Amino acid sequence: MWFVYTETPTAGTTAPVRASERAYRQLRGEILDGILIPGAGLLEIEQSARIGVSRTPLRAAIARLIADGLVAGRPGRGFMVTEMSLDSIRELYEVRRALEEHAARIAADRRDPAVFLALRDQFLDAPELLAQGTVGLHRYYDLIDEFDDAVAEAVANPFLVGALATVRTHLVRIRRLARGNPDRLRSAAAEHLLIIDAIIAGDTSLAAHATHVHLQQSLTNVLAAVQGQPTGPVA
Amino acid sequence: MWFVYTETPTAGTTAPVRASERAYRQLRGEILDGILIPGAGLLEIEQSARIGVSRTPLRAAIARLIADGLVAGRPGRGFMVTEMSLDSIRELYEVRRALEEHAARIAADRRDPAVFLALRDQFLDAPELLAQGTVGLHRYYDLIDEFDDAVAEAVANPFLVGALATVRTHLVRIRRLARGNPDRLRSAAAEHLLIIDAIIAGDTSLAAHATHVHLQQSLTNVLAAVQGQPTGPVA
DNA sequence: TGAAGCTCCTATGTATACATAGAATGCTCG
DNA sequence: CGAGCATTCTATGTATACATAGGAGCTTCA
Repeated sequence: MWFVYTETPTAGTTAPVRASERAYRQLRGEILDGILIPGAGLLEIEQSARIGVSRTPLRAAIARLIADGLVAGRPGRGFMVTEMSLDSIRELYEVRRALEEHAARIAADRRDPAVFLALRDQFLDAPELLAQGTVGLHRYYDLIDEFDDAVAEAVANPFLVGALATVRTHLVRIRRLARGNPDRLRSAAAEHLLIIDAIIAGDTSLAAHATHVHLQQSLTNVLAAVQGQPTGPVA
Repeated sequence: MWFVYTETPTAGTTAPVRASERAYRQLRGEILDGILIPGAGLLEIEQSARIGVSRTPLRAAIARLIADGLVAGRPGRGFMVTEMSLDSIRELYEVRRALEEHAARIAADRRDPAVFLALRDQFLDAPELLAQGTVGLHRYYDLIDEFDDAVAEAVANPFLVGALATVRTHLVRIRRLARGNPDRLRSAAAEHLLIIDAIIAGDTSLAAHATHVHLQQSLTNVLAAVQGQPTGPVA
C-alpha cells in the first residue's frame, strides 16, 4: 500500500493520517449532508472499498458514529443510518432545551462581555446577510456556530459542551429537512439578539427564558416544514 | 479456540456471546468498581491477554468506553482511565442538574401515579434499610435505581434517558469516593420522598425544584467527602 | 399448491501478522 | 561530563484470512 497524496491537498488542513479518522469524517459528513439518507444500510465491505480503507478502521469509524447516534444496528446483522422521525425531533428538542437553557444561564453568569458585544454587532447585520442568497446563508450558519462556540467557551464545562455538541450534530441533519426560509431565519436572528443581550447584561433568567422561547419557535418551524415536505423538497 | 463454558454459568443471564461485549462489560465494571483506578494505563496487549480476547474486540470495547467517557487517550500513544477531579465532579453535577431537573419536570407531567406511589412506600422504609449494614446499603442503591428507571420510563425520551444514563455512569464512580455515611443517605431518602410526592401530585415546578435541592445537597456532601479523603479511605 | 426443511451464501465477529510512529536509551562527539 | 543523535524497542494502526451466524432461496413432501 502506497501513500496517496491526492487526498484534498488543501493547505493548512493537514489531512488526518489515520485511516479510521478519514473514514469517520467522510461517513459523518455524508450522513450530515444527506448523501447517506436515513435508513441506508452500511455494509462494511462495500463502504471500506468505497472509502479506500480496510474493514478494521472502518469498524472503528462506525463505532464512533454509533456513539454519536448517527448510526444504529443490531449486533449480528448490519448497520444503518438512524432515522429522524417527527417524534425523534421533538425528543431531541426536549433535551436540547434542557441543555441550552442551562448553558445560556451559565454563560450569562461567566461570560466575557467583549466577546458577546462583538457577536451582537454581527447579528445586527444578519438580515443583510440573509438577503445575499446561498453564500449569505452559509455565513449566517457560520455566525451561529460562532455564537455556539462563544457560549461553549463561557460555559467552560467539558461535559456540558460535549452533550451540546452531540445534540447539535443531530441538529445539522434536521436543519436540512427544514431548509431555511428567510423569514424564519430573520426571526431566529432577532431571537439570538435577545439571548445575546441577556448574556451581556448578565441576566441569567432572561438568557434562559429567551433561549426557551427561541427553541420553541425553532421547533415549531421545523415541525411545520418537515410535515409540509415529508420526503424531500417539493418545490 | 474452544468454547469456554466456565464463564459464570448464572442461570437466566445468558452470557454475552460476543467477545467485544465481554471485554466491554468487564473493563467497565472494573473501572466503576475502582479496580482499575483513574489514571491507570490500558495496554491493548496486556488487557486482551488478561481478559482472554484478541486485540480486535478489545479495541472495540475501548472505543465504547471512550464514548462513555470512562477512558481517554491520545491518538498514537495509549489509553488511560479518566481522572475524576473535584472540578470534574462539579462540572458533571452541572450537567446532571440540567438533565435531572428537566426529567423530573417531564416525569411529573407524564407519570403513572401508581408506579410512584409504590416507590413512595419503599422510600418510607429506607431508614430501616440503612440500619442493616452493607446488605441494606445495596438494597437502598437498588431502590434508587428503581426510582431512576421509573423516571426514565415516565420521561419516555430515548435522547434524554441516554444522556442521563451517561451521567449516572460517572456517578457510580463518584459514589465510591464519597462512600455513604448513613446520615447523608437518610437525608437523601427524605429528599427523594419530596421529589416523589411532587411527581405524584403532578407538580412540575416542585419536582424540578426539589430535584435541584437534592442535587445541591448531594454535591455538597460529595465534595466534602472527597476533600476529606483525597486518595482513599483514611480511617 | 403451500409449507417446512435444508443448503448455501453473505456479512459480521475474531484472530493474527505486518507496518509505523514515538519514546527511551545508549553511544559518540565536542 | 553534557548534549545531540542514532538505534532499538514497544505499542498502536492497519490489513487480511478465517470462523460463524443468520437469512434467503430452493427443493421436496404432504
